[in-house]
Amino acid sequence: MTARIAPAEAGPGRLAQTGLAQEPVFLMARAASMGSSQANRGLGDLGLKVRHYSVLALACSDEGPTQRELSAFLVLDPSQIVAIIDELEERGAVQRQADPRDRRSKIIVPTPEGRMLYARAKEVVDAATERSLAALSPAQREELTRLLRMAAF
Amino acid sequence: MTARIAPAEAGPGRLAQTGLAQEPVFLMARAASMGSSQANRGLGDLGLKVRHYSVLALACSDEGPTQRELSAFLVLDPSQIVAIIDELEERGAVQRQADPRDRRSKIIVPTPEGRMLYARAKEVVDAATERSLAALSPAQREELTRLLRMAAF
DNA sequence: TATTGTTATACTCTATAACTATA
DNA sequence: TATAGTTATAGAGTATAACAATA
Repeated sequence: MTARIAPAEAGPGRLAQTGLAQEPVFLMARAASMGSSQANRGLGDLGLKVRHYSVLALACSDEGPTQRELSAFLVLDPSQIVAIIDELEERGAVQRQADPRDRRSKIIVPTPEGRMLYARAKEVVDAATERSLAALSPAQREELTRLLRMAAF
Repeated sequence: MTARIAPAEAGPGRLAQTGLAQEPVFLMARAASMGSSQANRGLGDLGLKVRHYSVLALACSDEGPTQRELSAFLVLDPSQIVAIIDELEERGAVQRQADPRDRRSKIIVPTPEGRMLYARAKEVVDAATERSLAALSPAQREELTRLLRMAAF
């Protein structure tokens, strides 16, 4: 038998009580989507997007990541990494450096300008995160971060 | 002064100890990306993607969502909803129904076939979620879900 | 005048294959 | 023979504007 359809009884969060709204896949997608559009809005003023920010942040970590490593870590195609680094390099924020132990690969390092840009970008991203997670207490944010780390690696 | 660059000391999770890897925006993006590609892999066998699954799930909730509501809730453009529903409708999984209270909008309802498809798809998604969150205990998964709900709405 | 669904279109993002230089 | 980076290109996803029907 076919259940009678409740004819759209208006109300803000009607669909938020649905089964889908309890599923981690959906919740992560939605939270990620909202979070990165928040961050992108802020980063736009610096002429950056989250992807550029991510590469810049990893360059500034002084781990000397290769493009291949950036590709794997950010789950972006190697050819996309090329484009992102081209833009950051033209802008004078990072440089491609020869890897002494494998001349095929290139290590991405920040310029002094890149470090300054990163510092400003990080503030913007932190502020966006603040807005995204406004409903959570500091302890809850830490717990969320901890659990996400377990899920993401 | 310029810090000396650690010349890529290999090792699996080098970049996972970086500052970026502690930021919620990044972690959510990465977890969401991995989660939905897991789900998409499984749903492919049913000829579905997460977006179709999501619409189908909401249709099966018997909340009688309008396309506009689906658009807002799934953070997808109204024109994308049109395409998704076209496909689900051609496939006989959902139908567009007139909204008695506003003849501009259309309520999306599942067919019996749509409900069966959803049942199978849900199993697939649950299995994918299981794999994605394998590192978390049941209690941790519940806590993650709870915190994500707070962040996502 | 504003809104829902629709269409068409452009834009961005992502994925694939082929090439080079190294290993 | 395999891998890192690069390039070109095609495919998927997203955003924008305009239109008809209805509010």
